[in-house]
Amino acid sequence: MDQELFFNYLSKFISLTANEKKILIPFLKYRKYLKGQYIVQQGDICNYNSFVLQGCLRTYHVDERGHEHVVRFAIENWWTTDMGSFINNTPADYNVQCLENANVIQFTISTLNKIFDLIPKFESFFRIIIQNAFVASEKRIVRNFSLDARERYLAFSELYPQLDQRVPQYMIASYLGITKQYLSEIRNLIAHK
Amino acid sequence: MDQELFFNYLSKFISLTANEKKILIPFLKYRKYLKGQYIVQQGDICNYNSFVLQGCLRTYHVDERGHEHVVRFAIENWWTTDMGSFINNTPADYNVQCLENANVIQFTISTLNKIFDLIPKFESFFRIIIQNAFVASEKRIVRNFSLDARERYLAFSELYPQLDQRVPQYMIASYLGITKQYLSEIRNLIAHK
DNA sequence: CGAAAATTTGACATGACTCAACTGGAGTGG
DNA sequence: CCACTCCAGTTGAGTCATGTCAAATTTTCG
Repeated sequence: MDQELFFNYLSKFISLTANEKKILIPFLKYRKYLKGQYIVQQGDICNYNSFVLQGCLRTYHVDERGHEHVVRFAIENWWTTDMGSFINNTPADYNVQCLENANVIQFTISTLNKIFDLIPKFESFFRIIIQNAFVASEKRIVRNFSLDARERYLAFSELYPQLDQRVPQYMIASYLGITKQYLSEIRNLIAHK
Repeated sequence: MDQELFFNYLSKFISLTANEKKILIPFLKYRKYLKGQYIVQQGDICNYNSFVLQGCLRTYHVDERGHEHVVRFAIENWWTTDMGSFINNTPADYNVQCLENANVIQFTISTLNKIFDLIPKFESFFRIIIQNAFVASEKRIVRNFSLDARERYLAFSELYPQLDQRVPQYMIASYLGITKQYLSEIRNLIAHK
């Protein structure tokens, strides 16, 4: 079931042979988390890159002032990890927390490297999704500079309508780089425009 | 000479055999640009991913209000392109402009795909540098939210001391997401602190 | 039902922007 | 070598978007 979900997702990027699938299967480690649990906490080493089968997660950083900054959300068919920590085996900059009960497939860096070795196509696939993530991240930087708070919120709702529903408002405010109070004001303004 | 520079750079990430180098060489296309010239302009297709041998470039987006937003700089040993346009063959979101006379090696997407096929290690290398770029980009998003303008400027000067010298101040202001006037005020404040 | 979490509301504060004018090179051409 | 222009940087007055703080209200959920 879950396995099918994963292979179905993969097939949108690369076509694996029956044999390649057979190779891949033993590497897939399934894991469940409860709402509120952390996959990794800031300061720890992030040992997993997680593919989300089911659930909703956020990745956030707490700065010296104690303010939270949501960097990213992840839902079904997204990957999430603290990439820097995961690759370099360094302390994580981010917390990755489940906002709902979650169901994921997890890869360690050594697993992933083994897979890359055995199935070069899989490394292609990874390169491509990271390219996409990078492009999206730079677009977000530009949006943060070129749009005001109201426009950013509207762009967000349009870009991720699913998230707008599933995620507490104060986390969306944090993702947009504004306070929860101001987002509340903005939503009020939009509703009664 | 230039070739040595490039292989020397590559060797920091992957070790190529003599044969692999021989395969790679015919794919390397050298090109010079003059100060002020564009490698790609917003709206055009970006055909090249460019490795900078010599020079300084900026990547920026012009929004509907006509405001410029610098997304990235590139100097020696950096890669630069409009990644989205380059991969997907879609109109570029960004202008890539030379701030000095520049000397680059350029790869088209089909060249790159051929190289990936012939030398899988090269695709690994690419995956890794894009991972790094992605990590850096998300860190920048957090900095933009957690630091005020003065702190962002100080962080920038520390992170890229070379750039602080080589790039006009108003482009740094744009990179930091503030006006040139306000950066001027900040610098004045720092100097006479 | 009751407590904790999320959201809203309002008064006030401020970081950063806008607009406009001015200064000071760095060419350029006569 | 002077006059002119262009571009980058500076300065200052007034304004605005968004933040802070504090309290009230609503929602969620054990």
